[in-house]
Amino acid sequence: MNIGDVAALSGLPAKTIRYYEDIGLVKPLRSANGYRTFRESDAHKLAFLGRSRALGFSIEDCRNLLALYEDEERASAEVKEIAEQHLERIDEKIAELKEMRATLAHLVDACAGDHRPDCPILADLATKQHDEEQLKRTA
Amino acid sequence: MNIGDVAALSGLPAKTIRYYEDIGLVKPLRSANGYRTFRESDAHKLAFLGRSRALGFSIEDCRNLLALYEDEERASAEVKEIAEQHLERIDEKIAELKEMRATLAHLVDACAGDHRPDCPILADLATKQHDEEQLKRTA
DNA sequence: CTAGGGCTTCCCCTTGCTGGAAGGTCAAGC
DNA sequence: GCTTGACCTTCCAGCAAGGGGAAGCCCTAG
Repeated sequence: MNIGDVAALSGLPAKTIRYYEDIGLVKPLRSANGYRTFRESDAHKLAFLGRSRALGFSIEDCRNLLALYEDEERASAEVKEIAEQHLERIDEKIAELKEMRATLAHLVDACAGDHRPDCPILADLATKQHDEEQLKRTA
Repeated sequence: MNIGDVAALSGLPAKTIRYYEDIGLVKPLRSANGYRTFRESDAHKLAFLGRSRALGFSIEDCRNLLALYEDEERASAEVKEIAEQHLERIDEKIAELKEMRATLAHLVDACAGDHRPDCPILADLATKQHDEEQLKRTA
C-alpha cells in the first residue's frame, strides 16, 4: 500500500502519516522507487492512532498506548492509568471552559449591543478584579 | 516603570510583555539605557490583555477588543459580536470535550485495570468504528 | 510523448508563548 | 574603585501537531 491508500483507509492526511513516521510512530518499508510501503499492520496502527487522537490523547500518550497494544504481556492497569489521567485532564479543561463561559455569558448578557459606546464587557476587562466583591455584586 | 514592575502589576511574565510589544499590542517608550519604559496607560492595557486572555480570547480578538476599548466612538454591538463568537467557540469546545469524556469514561469503566492483558480500551481503539451499531450495543 | 496524478524531500507557517545564551546596566556593599 | 547580583537587552531555538507549498521524481493512460 502506498501512502494515499493508507490515508484513505485510516482517514488521516498523508502529511500526518509522514509526520508520524518522522516521530517514529510507524515504520513503513520503502519500495525501490523510494515510495513508502505500508503493511496491513501499519494501516492498523495508523487507524489506532487516528482513534486515539480523536479521543484527545496526546502523541506521547498514543505512543505509550501503541506500545501497550503491541505488548501481549501488558497489564490492563497500565492502559487504564493512562486513560484515567487523560479523563482527568479533560475534566479540568471542561471546568476551565465552563468558568470562562459563565463569566463571558454574564457579560454578553449585560451588554446592550447597540450603536452606543457603553459596554459592560469592555468595562469589566478594563477594571481591576474578578474578586469576591464583584462576584457578589454581579450575582 | 520598567518591565519588571509592570509584570508584577499585570501578573504577566516579562517574556509575554516583550512578546506583546513584538506583535504590536503595546508600545512602551524606551529610556536612554535602552530599557522599556511603561506608562500608566501601558500597564492598563497589559492588565486588559491579561484579563481578555484569561477569558480565552485569542490574541487577534484581544487586538480588536483593545482597539474598540480605545475607540470612544465604538458601538457596543461590535464588542458584543466578538464576545458572542467567542462564546460559541467555547460551547463547541465544551461539547467536543464532553463527547470525548463520555466515550472515554465508558471505556475506563469497562476496563478491569488489573494485571491481566485483556483491555476493552485497547480493544476499542484497535477496532473499526464508533458507529451507530456500536453506540447501540454499548448504550 | 505528453499530461496528470501520486509520490518524495525540504523548509516555513501556525498559536502563544517559554527557555536560554551572551551581554549591557544599575545600585549596594566593601 | 571594584565586585556582586539583580535587572534589563537582543536573538535563537523550541513546544504541539501538524498544514502549505515548492521543486522535483515516478508511473500510467491516451
